[in-house]
Amino acid sequence: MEESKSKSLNFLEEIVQADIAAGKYPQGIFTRFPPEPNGYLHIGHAKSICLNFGLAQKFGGKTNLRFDDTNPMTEETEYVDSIKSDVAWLGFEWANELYASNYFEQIYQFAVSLISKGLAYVDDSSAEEIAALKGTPTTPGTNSPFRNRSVEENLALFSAMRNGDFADGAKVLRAKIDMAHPNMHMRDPLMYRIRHVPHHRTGNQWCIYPMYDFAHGQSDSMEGITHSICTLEFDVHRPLYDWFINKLEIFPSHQYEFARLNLSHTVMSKRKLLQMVNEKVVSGWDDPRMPTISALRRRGYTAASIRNFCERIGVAKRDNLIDISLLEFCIREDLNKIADRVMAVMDPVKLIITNYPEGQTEDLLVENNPEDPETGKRVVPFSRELYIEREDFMVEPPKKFFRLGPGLQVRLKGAYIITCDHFELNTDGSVKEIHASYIPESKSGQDTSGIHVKGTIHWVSIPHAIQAEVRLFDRLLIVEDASELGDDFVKFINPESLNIIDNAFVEPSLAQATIGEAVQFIRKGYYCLDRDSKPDHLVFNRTVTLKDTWAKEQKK
RNA sequence: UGACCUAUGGUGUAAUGGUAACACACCAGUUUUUGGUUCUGGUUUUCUAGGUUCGAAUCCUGGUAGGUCAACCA
Repeated sequence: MEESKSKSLNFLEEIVQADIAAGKYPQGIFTRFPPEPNGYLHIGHAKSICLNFGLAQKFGGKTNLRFDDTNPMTEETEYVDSIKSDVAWLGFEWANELYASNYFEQIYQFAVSLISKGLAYVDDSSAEEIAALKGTPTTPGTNSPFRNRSVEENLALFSAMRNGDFADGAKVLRAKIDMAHPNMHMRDPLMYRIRHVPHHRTGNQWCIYPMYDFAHGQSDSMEGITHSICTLEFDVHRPLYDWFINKLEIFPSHQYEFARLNLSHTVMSKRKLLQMVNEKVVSGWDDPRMPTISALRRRGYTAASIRNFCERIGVAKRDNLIDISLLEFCIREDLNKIADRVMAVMDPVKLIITNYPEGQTEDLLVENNPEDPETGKRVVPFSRELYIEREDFMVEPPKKFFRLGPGLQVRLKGAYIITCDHFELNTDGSVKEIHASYIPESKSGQDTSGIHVKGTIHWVSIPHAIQAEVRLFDRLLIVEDASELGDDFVKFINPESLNIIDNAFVEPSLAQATIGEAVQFIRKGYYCLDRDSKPDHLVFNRTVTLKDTWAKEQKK
């Protein structure tokens, strides 16, 4: 009969589908991801990447990676490299690696062509004069005194600009459109400026550089981009985008705009991210608290979880503020399926199994992942002296506390049921050690004791445990929406966003952990080995906690 | 005192003139050798005023609210 109902399309997919149905692009559609190489990619870029590549994948097209490198003042090869590795890590393959700077000669010729048609002119006005004559959104602008230069003079001047005859700022090339246009971008926009600055790819070959508006659409057109997708703030540029393409009579790429991603409890603007790096509020662009792709990767986020997140947030044209809990959900969902379970104690307190023989060690077999029995089991050593989590013992446990306390029973995960017999305190009143007895017939997997306990806690064997550093990360900001915050947003950084624990103990199997590989510390969260780790000093990053309904219960 | 964009539960996104749905979050229960997971159920929605229509979240008009635009940035 009918094929199963497909998921509804977002507005961009609908546009593409309609274009294809209309037979507009028999060669297939083409999209592009066009970052300026002046910073690191963040989760907002991931949305754009997933969109551009996803659209092409879905409709049998291709996607270019194009660096929008028209401003040599801010761009560096370092950023080019990080951007390429981030896009590749996210799992996308670009059809071509391209640079707007590849097209400088062609774009120059486009400019010459517009001058020849009387549609562009060289203006000697200063930046201030141009701004003053531009008017405001509510008052029309005024024509520049240089607006009516002859084609010949403009051609000669523009050529001289290219030759380096003029100083920076002495002249610009402008499109001749309409200084009274209600859209500010149509009031004789700048096409070229003089910049005696070496470019990271073209070196000193050029001293004039095209502006965004005279490079982006032209690059799209030259590449045969059918759907040029950008964020909402470029909406007002679209008439200009179309005007240039139309006057140049080149391939008609079309621009479409979507609302960029805003995430709660973090900042996304390049300026603010850079500020945090410069002020050393964070350790760098890949500090695991940052929303950059490289930071998320280091923190333990998987590419699949980020792709899934981008899929779930949807695409539309209204401003949004996505709750970061959705991102957290996506990484938990993924890691729950693939992360092996291991045991680690963050805040150790000693537990002595008084009826377990001194010096005896037992190799227990514990499942790696109950979600995936295929992952098998591993050996976990058990002995008389263990560490358990300090918070898993209470001298005076309240009702519904399914853990350890005087006289209470719990199961040690993968081992035995124990009964707490007594405990000793330090002089400061804190618990020094806990004494318990184990029930030999209750061994995990072959339990004949008939005892049923409500709680299971994790543990590590003291003689076998490895001491480790654990970095607990939490949300960057204590406020949901950072959009209203100014430069003082650093005052709202969550003091708990980084909490370093240097006295954690992990089970010995973790000696084999590899950097970035995800594990679940049972009952605690998902973690991965940080690149700062050394064989004699393991460092783990907390990617995300497990959901903790007990913590919620306690807050009541 | 301009042009343009947008308006659906707490947060996002669907519904393409015909029963307002899905996910996250939240709440309750289920399952569980992780207070994790699973499964089930629940709370909460069309900015406003008119109009067109048998019928409007959807189309039209006005209003209101939010956003974008006045870099030799992208």
